[in-house]
Amino acid sequence: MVKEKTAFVPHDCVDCQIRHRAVCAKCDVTELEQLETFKYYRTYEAGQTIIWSGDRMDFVGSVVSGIATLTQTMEDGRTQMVGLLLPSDFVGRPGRDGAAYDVVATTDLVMCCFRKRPFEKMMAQTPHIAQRLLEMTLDELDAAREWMLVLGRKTAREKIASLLSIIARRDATLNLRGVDGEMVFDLPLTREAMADYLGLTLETVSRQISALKRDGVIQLEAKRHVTVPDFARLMEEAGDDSDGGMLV
Amino acid sequence: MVKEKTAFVPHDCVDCQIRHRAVCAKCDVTELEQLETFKYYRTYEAGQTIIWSGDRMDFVGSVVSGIATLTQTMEDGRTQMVGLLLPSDFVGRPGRDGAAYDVVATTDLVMCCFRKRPFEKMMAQTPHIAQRLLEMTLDELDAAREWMLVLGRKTAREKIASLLSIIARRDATLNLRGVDGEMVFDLPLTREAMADYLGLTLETVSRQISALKRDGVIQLEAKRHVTVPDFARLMEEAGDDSDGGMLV
DNA sequence: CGAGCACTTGATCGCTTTCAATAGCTGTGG
DNA sequence: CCACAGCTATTGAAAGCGATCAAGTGCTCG
Repeated sequence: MVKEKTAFVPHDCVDCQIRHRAVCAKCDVTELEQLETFKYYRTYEAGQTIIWSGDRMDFVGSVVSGIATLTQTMEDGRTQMVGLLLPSDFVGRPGRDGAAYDVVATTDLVMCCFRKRPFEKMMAQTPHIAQRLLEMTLDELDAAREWMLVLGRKTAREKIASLLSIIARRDATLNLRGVDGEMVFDLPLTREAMADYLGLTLETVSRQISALKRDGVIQLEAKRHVTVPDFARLMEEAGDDSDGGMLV
Repeated sequence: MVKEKTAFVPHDCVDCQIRHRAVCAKCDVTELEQLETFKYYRTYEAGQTIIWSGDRMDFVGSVVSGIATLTQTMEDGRTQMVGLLLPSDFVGRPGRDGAAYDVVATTDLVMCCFRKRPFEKMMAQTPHIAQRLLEMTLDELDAAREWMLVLGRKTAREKIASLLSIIARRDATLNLRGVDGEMVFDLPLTREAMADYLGLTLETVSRQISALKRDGVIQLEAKRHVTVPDFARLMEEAGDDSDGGMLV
């Protein structure tokens, strides 16, 4: 993983890298200025818990860089990941005080936070924010439902292939590459985190990754660096037919 | 199930039974009048498909009475239910033309439909609608995530208990009863539909229902009429500890 | 009375889990 | 420099849970 600390540069909204995708995407300059009056940045290290389920939330915010996970835990310790937070994704729920899930940084991470009360107040008066948040929430709902199909009906092999294809696709769009032919990326999750996402055990994840490697669907270097020689083949293994779907 | 057709009485919004919970909940009288200019009702019979995945949608709307399911299907026929639509729930996604899921009426059903274009146009100008839709979407997202835990990490027995507790709870709130002591309700789903919801086979559903009955967690009459003598016991079987959560 | 449907129950199979041992890597301290 | 702890990941063997295949029941409707 990254050795040196992520450089942390607080910045103006107008220079912001996630500006066009985040909750503020539709805001005009005046609205951005208003947001900046109650905005601040926070950094987290890989492995750090950002929010504990049940905690009182005094902010909402956007992931600026890095990756975080949203997980639920049962009393006996079984855990299920229910979301993967990537740059531009929104954290927190306006109108609710308590956090519903644990949020954990899996890489070093920078969050753009807004104090909750002012944000809620502004949202009530600023359609641009509510509209964008609605779009984002609808997208997340679609992603959650796609994931319900994965969890409920796919085999372990298909689950792994599904996860790899999501990560590959996301990586391609973030880096403005196409989704065809060979794709190369790093897994941002441990085997255990993948297992929590997929409703499997880490041993099964390991076995199925080995199997996909053995069958030539993927190539692996150093456990985390993946090459997909033929993306269509991977999609096939995921049980999806070339067709879209499977958002993150 | 119901033999005679559901009486269909088109009505004014002011008399509407779901008015305080549906997407129009925050609308004032003027806004309701505007909605009525592009509103119409449709009825569906039990078993009828309301929307096919991939279809072009020319309306959005609210379930007025009856129950519908939202399902996804893989090419090989495996299906996963991704949502249960109850009275006041919203159908369709503003801003998207194609339907993402199959919507099927499991009972006779009445829908309050809005022509899509006028609805979208009005939503852009009416914060009350967008605000309410955001609230509803956030609730659905929470429900979907709760369900991911059920699908990914619970045993067959826990899955059944989870589903029963959700239905019991919903039934209690709809009929303004409390969530304690004995609860009685009818299952609105076939064993197969339950299996599709829970990521199981219908045989496993049947076996686990029999097991819960044998163990005294539930009583059954006529396959669909359920009595829960002790709701806390059911929650325990679901792996939830008395605690809230588990929305529909 | 027989067809069709929803459901139940039994027997067996196989995938995923569980338990367990091992490998590889990194950082620490003698 | 090497030994060792701690972590991630792999792999093997055995067990268990849910799926699959297969009857059979009870009910409704024509």
